[in-house]
Amino acid sequence: MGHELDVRMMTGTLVRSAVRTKLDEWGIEGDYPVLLEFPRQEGHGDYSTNIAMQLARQLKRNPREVAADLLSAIRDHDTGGWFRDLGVAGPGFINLFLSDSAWRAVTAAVLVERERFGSSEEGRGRKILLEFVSANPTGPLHVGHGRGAAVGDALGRLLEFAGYDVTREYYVNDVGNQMDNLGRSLLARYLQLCGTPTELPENCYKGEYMIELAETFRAEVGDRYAAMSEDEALPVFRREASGRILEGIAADLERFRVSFDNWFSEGILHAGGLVDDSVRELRDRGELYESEGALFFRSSAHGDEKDRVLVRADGRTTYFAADVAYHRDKYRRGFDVMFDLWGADHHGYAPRLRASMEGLGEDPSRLEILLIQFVSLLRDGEKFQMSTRSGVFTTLREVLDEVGTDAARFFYLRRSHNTDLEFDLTLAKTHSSDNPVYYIQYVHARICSIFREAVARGLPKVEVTSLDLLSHPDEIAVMKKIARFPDMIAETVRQREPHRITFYLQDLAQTFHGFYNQHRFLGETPERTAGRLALADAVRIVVSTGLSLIGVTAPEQM
RNA sequence: GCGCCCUUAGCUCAAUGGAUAGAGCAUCAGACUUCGAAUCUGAGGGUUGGGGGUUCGAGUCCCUCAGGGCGCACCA
Repeated sequence: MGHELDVRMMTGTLVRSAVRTKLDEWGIEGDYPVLLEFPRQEGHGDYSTNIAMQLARQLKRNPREVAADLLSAIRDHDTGGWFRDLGVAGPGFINLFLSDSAWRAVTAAVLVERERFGSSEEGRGRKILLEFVSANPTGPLHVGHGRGAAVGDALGRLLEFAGYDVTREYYVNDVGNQMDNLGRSLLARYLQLCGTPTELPENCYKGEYMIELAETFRAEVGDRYAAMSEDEALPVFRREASGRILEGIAADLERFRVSFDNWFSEGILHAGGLVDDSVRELRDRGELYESEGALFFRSSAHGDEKDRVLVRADGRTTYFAADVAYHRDKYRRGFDVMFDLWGADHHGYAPRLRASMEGLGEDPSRLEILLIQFVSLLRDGEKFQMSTRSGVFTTLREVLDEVGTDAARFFYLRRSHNTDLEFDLTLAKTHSSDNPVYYIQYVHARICSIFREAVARGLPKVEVTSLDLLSHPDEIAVMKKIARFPDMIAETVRQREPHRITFYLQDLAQTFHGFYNQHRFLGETPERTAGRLALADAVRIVVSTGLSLIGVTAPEQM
């Protein structure tokens, strides 16, 4: 995938071979990883490496001397003029300055690879199951679920970009007490609408959406269930409630540009005997014992703080038992890595699930649990909380109505999923420079606008070779930002932190807007105009690719 | 009480164990006869919550204290 033009890899390869030569010369066996850093300060090079300081200890030599030796070896290896300058600095850093032609080569790679620039075969087609959202079908998605959806979907896009084979799955908890409560809640609302005085049941879902659901349902079927006994009516109401709510969830997700390959039903897990199977398997493996009439799993033997009930004293299996069966099934389906994205309030649940996989003889490290921390909403500088219990919460749909899908997705990804997120609704719906999503999209629209004008002026199409004419420091600065894209992607995948893309894009956008205000693309000499148009095209491609990875559109005009 | 996450500029947040801790917002001062001003340029703003430790080097790793959030079911 064009890695011959990955600037960091090129640089690393050169430095590594030079270091290897010196190590052989010094009679040092073994591998020393040469890590390339991005110095914060420009004066410290485009890249730098601390390898001399790492080796100094073993060599019992002054790190600066070691660095000087390595530096001359690098210079000898660089027959192609990749480096503009090399230097030893500070306690023994080797600072590497790349020549302009190196940066032009990366930019040319963008124009050749187009939307594949930055992608890789790192995943080698390994199969990944990405389970996210998985909100219970008892109510509409709220802002917290939106974060899980945004992070999960972006992660999926990223992993695919990095060469993994990703399956997206939504686990539907469509059985259990909550379904009874839900069915009873709908039935109560329905009866109220039919004029039958009915009290809301205990643990009822009190949200406004239940009333709307009851109205819709009654409009379709009339009052005919009003006369039925609860036992007769309940299965219908249970099914109708969860089914319709799930449809609403799916509709919200589609609008949010999030799609799933599988909707995995917990009910089918039970019906198919998979829950019983996994309980049996754990029993056969000697992982279970009986106490007080219930069947316990020895999860404390696998790192959990205490043992967990799988089968209750009354014979019913627990939610945990179903989850064990579900994850056992994930392993059986042949995935190399399984991701679970959970709300942070479930963090205490992770040890027991890992324990159960270990108890089944599976490798728990293949299960990666990403915890999505809480979202709080900010409007006009004031924080307001939501509460699921009371039924008063802000739904994802309301947020989408207010700020739109692009801004919502972007704002969800402005923070590491590992920390709390403050979602500023006022800022998200601001259509101005204050809003970073428009700031970035504006880069794309602006470049498209330049090309519309270029076409109007009858200018020739962009040629990769035009880049050879660029050498202005500001032009090179833009190229350097572009060149960071593949590194950023690799790091983002490695850390499973899609929010890094938003930071990168803001940085790139800032560099471009600055350049735009300082220089002209059109109306320069034909050669310079051609070169700058090529550069603009490369920026446009990278911005478009970056936005697509977080599921945000790249508009041609705004 | 135990466990997980967090604490960096007035606010929201960056910083793969590296060199002088950076952006945006807000504040102040400037830039459109030109390819889109949804833009740009500049200024001020910090004991990285406190204290120890590891390291050639700590915002980053370890310990500890303080503060905030979230969990500790035969619920899902």
